[in-house]
Amino acid sequence: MPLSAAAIVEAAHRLLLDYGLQDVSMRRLAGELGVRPGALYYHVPSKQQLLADVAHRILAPLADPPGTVGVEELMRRFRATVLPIRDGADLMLIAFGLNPGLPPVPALRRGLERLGLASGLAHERAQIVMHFALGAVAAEQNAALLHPTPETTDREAPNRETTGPETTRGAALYDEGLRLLMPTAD
Amino acid sequence: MPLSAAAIVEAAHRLLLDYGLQDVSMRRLAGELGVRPGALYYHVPSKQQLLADVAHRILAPLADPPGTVGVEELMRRFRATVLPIRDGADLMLIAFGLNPGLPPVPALRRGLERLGLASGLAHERAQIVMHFALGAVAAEQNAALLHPTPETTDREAPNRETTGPETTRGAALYDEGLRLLMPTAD
DNA sequence: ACCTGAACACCGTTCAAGT
DNA sequence: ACCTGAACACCGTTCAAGT
Repeated sequence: MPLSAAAIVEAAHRLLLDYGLQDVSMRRLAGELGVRPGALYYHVPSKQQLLADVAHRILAPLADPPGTVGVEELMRRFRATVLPIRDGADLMLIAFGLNPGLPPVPALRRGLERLGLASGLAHERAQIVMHFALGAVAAEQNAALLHPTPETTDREAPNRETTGPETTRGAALYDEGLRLLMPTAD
Repeated sequence: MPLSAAAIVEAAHRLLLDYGLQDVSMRRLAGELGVRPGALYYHVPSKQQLLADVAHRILAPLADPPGTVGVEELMRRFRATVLPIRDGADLMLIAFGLNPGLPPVPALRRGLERLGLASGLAHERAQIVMHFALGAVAAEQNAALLHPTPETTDREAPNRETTGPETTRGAALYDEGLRLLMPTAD
């Protein structure tokens, strides 16, 4: 069967999980799919749009969390989803630039309303929380990449079955940031 | 006189201000300096280190603010410094990965201690605030780049004397985030 | 409709050899 | 000491031409 946008997005997703963002190139993707680079552009408008689609696939599980999942837990899942992907936060920054309403934003907004914020305030707060989350994960990943700790040093090997750059230090910092941004004391 | 690391950093800085991060390439930089690309590597170990040095230059004015400058004002200056530079936040993310103690972090820590936080807590809070600031500016810039508003559409022209992607919306969101992260109600 | 071939205009980095 | 020349191993994107 011929190539399709969906097949390209899927291959890019696999490449991302196995080798990280810097190995997701249009030329390498074409090689993986047994096709010439130019062929991709018949199905996909640009690399940027392709990456945004991949981000959407990754974040889809965060779109409709059960009502029992609180806002903080939702954002912990966001971190846990993005952190194991090499340069995952950079990808998300690109994706949220293209589409600010990506998951988990709508669920985040609903959760904040459930906590008592009016619609407008919930919208504002959701963006603030999202900005913090993106910045925190990006900083955490860049730090891990540049001065790797023993536990984080698994280059060249695929990072699929790996714990990733998870650290208790990073998690605690993230949790404290979330706590400060939750609607309560103000 | 021969080339020097300082001259390269300065040329990279100028290129960044005039054309944005994606135009700061080792080859273009070499061209600007009238030299072959390989020559740069005699003075500078890598592009990444070079960019970190440029970031340091840009943030230097935020290192020692007068005691009258509060924490929120300091962070507003950080945003005002980074926002007009095309992909400035991406650059800062690279730089803070390489060196988490870059300005305005030390001043931020001191300011938070002045507001009553113990040293350890001030350190923690400074990182949280910094993560938010980096995420917020990065999101703001990526959004401006991808769906430009009329006021923001100044491609191809140098962005030196330009207002940049400043918006009242972005500023208000940023201020509110800072407010929530300031030590008071808890 | 879908893809190839080939080009356009680039990258970061290394390193023997020249001066 | 400082730089060139030349290579290595790549990029994203376009588009006439083929099937």
